[in-house]
Amino acid sequence: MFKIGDFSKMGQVSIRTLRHYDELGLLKPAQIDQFTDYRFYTIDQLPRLNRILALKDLGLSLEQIRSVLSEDISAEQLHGMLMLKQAEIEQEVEENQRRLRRVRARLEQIEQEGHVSPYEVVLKQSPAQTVLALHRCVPQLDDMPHYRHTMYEAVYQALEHAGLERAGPELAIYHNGEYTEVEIEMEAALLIQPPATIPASLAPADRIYTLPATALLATVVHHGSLPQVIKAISALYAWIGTNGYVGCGPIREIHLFGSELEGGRHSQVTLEVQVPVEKVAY
Amino acid sequence: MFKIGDFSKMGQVSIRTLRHYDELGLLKPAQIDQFTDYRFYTIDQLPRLNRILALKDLGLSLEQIRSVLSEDISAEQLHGMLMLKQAEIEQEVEENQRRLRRVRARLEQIEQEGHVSPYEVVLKQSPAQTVLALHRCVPQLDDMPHYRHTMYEAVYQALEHAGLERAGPELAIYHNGEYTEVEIEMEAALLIQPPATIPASLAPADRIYTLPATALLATVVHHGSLPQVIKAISALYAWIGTNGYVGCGPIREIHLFGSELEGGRHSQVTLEVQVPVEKVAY
DNA sequence: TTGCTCCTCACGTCACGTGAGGTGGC
DNA sequence: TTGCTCCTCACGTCACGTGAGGTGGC
Repeated sequence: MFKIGDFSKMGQVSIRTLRHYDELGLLKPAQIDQFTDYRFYTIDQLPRLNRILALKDLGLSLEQIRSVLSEDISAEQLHGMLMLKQAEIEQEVEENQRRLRRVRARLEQIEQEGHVSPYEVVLKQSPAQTVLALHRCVPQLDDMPHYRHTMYEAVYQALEHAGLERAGPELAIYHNGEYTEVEIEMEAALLIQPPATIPASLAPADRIYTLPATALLATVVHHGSLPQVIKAISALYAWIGTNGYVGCGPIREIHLFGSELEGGRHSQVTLEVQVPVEKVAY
Repeated sequence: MFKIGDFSKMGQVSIRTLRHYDELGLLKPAQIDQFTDYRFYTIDQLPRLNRILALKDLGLSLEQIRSVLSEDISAEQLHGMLMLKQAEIEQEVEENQRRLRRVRARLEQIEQEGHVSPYEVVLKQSPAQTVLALHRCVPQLDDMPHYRHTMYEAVYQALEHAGLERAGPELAIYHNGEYTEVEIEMEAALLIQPPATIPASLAPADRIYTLPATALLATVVHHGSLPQVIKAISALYAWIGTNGYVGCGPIREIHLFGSELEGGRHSQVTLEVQVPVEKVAY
């Protein structure tokens, strides 16, 4: 018979742990003094303690261990539990490796630029969304402000004209695969409720279509001037590269700030840049 | 200005999370209605929310994130924190991979034997320990009970004779590298207080020496009859093999049950089998 | 009037660690 | 009498999830 202190040393656990296991009914002392409430253990309780510790070491919870020890569990059932645990741990390892990758990408960014990037990339999903869009090719970067303004004016007019119901913010979609300053293929668009029938009264450059649902969307929020959005985009692409993804669709630019038709030249905008991505095979 | 529900959708977090961040001072609403206590957020708070989520994604605690966001932290300091995080995650990955190995070893054991092993292997360290030991070569397995009895008698006599102070249980040490049923090289020993000087009155087969401290000791507790201890030993070696270790020293058998000189032939014993091990290079 | 959204407590999570405050045996 | 070991509460951990109970605006 051992007092709790001696038994705790034999089992390499704390006294509190033994009390805790007593409380849970996992390992009751062989005897309890009825006057002092002292707990007494016997050496042949050591195997049970070791069982508990070993199962805990495999990652089982004390509740699960209790059911394993209660003997109403068969070898197959334990096998099943361990298979599940195995899968869980494998997942955790993978998650940790992804996390490690993100941490390293961050470190690299700090080392290379010497300061902390003001942009945070967030992975999202998005459902399929229907848009009313106006496509134009912008000849040069300088033409952009004027083009954009007239494009959004036109798209709002088309919305009213066709009697469509708006369902979300303005967005812009860029179709050039790479960064360019000439012949920028872009759409000015509005999220709309999917119409029952496509109205006939659309101008030739307008179209209604559905952006596909995307499982993986790398996004970044830009808050500042509109021309500066290029910084957000490059930060986004840097992140995509160093984190083992590749872009696989056109860039979308969601206007979180309201409308591009309001506000002057120096106004601050808040918008979200989105790029559909997929994991690169490695 | 957005109500908490809308803002939570934009940020892909729960309402409770936003309230929690408010409570911690991580992300205070831009405005709070003084009558209804409604929280109101602005879009330009979205980047800050995303920062928080991104840093959390790297594994930082909310407390750490607060200090990062409080701006009194430099790029180097953040770099340092992330280096630390990186090391932590690497460790966690390794720990998980070891755990995975143990789980798989368990699964294998169940698959091969169809039942759950009654033995649990526990890794320990042990400090250096001084023993008074009597070495003999046991000719055959059948001679074992008789030999052991006389050996422990002799070792207790030597203890008294030399006036040494006992410091722990009986133990047996086996020096054959492999399992054998003939010419078993064994010692019967007692843990003793290290004597200031080695007494001259020792019989030639007796010796006092110090078992070295071991950083890694694979141990298993056997509770049952003495001859059955072989099952514990084989379970121990099976574990050692499937978990990527190798034995690197003699087997020790610690008598947790008291003395081998007490108790009859059918008595139950509780003893701990110990083997020093090291990780196998892989 | 009925839903909807928001609010403030406050408990629960998991396996103990860590005091606080008190008691028996050498 | 002083240490030592033991005892029983009970709070704290971390980032929220989940009711309970109640209130304003359409």
